[in-house]
Amino acid sequence: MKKKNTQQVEFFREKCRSLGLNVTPQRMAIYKALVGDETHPSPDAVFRRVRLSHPTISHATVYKTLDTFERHGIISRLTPLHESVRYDPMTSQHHHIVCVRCKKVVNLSDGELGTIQIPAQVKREYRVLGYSVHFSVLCASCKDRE
Amino acid sequence: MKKKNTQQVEFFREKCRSLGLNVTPQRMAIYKALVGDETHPSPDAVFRRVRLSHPTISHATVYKTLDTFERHGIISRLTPLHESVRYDPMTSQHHHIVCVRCKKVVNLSDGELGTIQIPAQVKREYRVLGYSVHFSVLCASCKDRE
DNA sequence: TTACCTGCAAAAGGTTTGCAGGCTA
DNA sequence: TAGCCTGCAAACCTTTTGCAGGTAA
Repeated sequence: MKKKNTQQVEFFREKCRSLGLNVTPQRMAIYKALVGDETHPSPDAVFRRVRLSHPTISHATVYKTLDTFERHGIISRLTPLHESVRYDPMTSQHHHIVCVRCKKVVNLSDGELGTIQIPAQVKREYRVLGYSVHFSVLCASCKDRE
Repeated sequence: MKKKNTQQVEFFREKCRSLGLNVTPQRMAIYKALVGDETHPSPDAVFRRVRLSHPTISHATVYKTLDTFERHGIISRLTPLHESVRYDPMTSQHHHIVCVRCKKVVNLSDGELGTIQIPAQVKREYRVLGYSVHFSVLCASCKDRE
């Protein structure tokens, strides 16, 4: 346990070094909080957790740090289309092609993708209402602009 | 074209009738705006579009109506976890099991699901960076509470 | 020492709510 | 007519921004 913790710390230091990021106590605390959290936390959840060991941390630092981590690939975002809620008039099962840069979304009909085998363990543990595949892409125009 | 429009109107009237929803000019306008929109619009985008033909409509009505439509299954939401941004410390490709009721999210490792064949047309048109499958479920405790 | 990072406070969106008046069925 | 729906305005909540001071390298 102790050893695992040390490994995490070293991993993070090395990662920051290679990315040119300063290692600050706040960043370290936020990183540790994330690694130990299976709940896919919101920024505020991270804030509340980090504050236990680091009472003077601010929301702004948490937001900025999470953003920095994400831009450098240290963590990922569960909610890539967060700018606002978005709706789809299609209610039957289908899939989405999302441009990570301009956030355009295109539907892909269910039939165009083979059937996905839902793992038995998932079926056993949950009532599965449906699934959809989300492709992260660069669209034609964003690809050109890179 | 004219005929298709009439069909939409009738379909919507019937849908509302069967759900016990009043058919109002605002709801009709919002429904029409959605059906004609492939861009997966935000509430504000719907608002701006509807306002062209219905200048006195309010944001509140648009928000309430979209929510009503979604709760009755007339449209679907692209962003089920919109309450706030959420992060995941895992950056390698994996999938998500999301409880539609309590919004808990559990990871499913990539290997536990067979390989998905990315349609050739998608590969041709986009630079595909990755994909993830999103299972909409009721978790054990939410299932019991239904 | 220098550039980067933090924390505060204020501002900026996006979304929700309460309520009075209006409309559908 | 009764209950549902709309529009306004204010409140709310999450997230971003600017800036002055502090810290890592």
